[in-house]
Amino acid sequence: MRVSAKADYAVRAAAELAAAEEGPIKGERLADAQDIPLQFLEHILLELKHAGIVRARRGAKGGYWLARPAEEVTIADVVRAVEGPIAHVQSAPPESIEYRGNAEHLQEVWIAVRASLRTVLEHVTLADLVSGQLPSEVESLAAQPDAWVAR
Amino acid sequence: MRVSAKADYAVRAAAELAAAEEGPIKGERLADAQDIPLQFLEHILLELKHAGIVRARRGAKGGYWLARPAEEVTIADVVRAVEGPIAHVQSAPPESIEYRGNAEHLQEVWIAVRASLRTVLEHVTLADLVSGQLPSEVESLAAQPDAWVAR
DNA sequence: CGCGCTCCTGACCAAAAAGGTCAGGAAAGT
DNA sequence: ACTTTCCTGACCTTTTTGGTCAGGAGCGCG
Repeated sequence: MRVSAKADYAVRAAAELAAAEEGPIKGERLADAQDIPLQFLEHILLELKHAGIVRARRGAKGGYWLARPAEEVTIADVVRAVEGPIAHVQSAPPESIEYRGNAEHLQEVWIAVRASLRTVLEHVTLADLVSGQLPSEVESLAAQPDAWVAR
Repeated sequence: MRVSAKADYAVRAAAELAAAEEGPIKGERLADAQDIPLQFLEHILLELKHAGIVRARRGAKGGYWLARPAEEVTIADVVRAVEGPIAHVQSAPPESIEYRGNAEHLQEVWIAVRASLRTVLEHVTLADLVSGQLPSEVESLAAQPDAWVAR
């Protein structure tokens, strides 16, 4: 139930790419801007590339850019590219698990957990993230003061 | 962003305890009912005990029972007892992280993620789980057909 | 063409977490 | 006293996490 450094890095790098309007951006510039270890970041960018989220060119004038417009890339896309499926239980998707006895309805709970994560992660695009204009449902979740205190 | 076997086991065992109305239940019976390795389960039950969720007695007629009524124990309580805080980012609570540059609003997104997890996990009690009567918000999340397909 | 720049890739590594097992001790009941 | 059941710590293997290192491959420019 935690967000890995890798996923956090990936989203931050993607946000930088979404913000840059001109040409390819070098890995080093992304690493500097977001304070991410360069060599680790390049592995992450490679995964994003394989997932079709990012494109790249080598050589002088090379760098990375988004494969699609920032309005069409969600945070869920980025997270899935580096962490795999969201909200798996025991490394299996919740819809495939069979619960017995008094835990029978636990499946619905994990499904609801996944659905609620999706309502946030699949609705915030990189463009939203950069502009700070989050979707209203997400905004209202983050707006309640309660959400900002640890438990 | 995944649910560990330990957390899944913990909730299932807690559900069995919530369902049992008479006296202490032996670890072995819980393990059998939910198909959990006994020795692993006992470690989990110990953690639940230390968290004040479960109580136990040794010897013949011994076993485990809920420290509080099942209506007052949420799934979030159980998950936190064995997995620690929900939705930490890079092992730190999202409200403590400072984001720079174009990722500035990422903090709000992670806060929203945590809030959305809480609306599910903190509102479903063990009594709800056993009876299958989930809170309406959770029910409606799990009801959409979309929630049941993998991505 | 050649050279430098930058991405690309695989190998490697240490530390932590996940998912258990084993052996023994301590309390409760009979 | 003896059995039962929880309690506890030590240990174990495999996977994941969070990186680093070394070299190769493609791109652009003079």
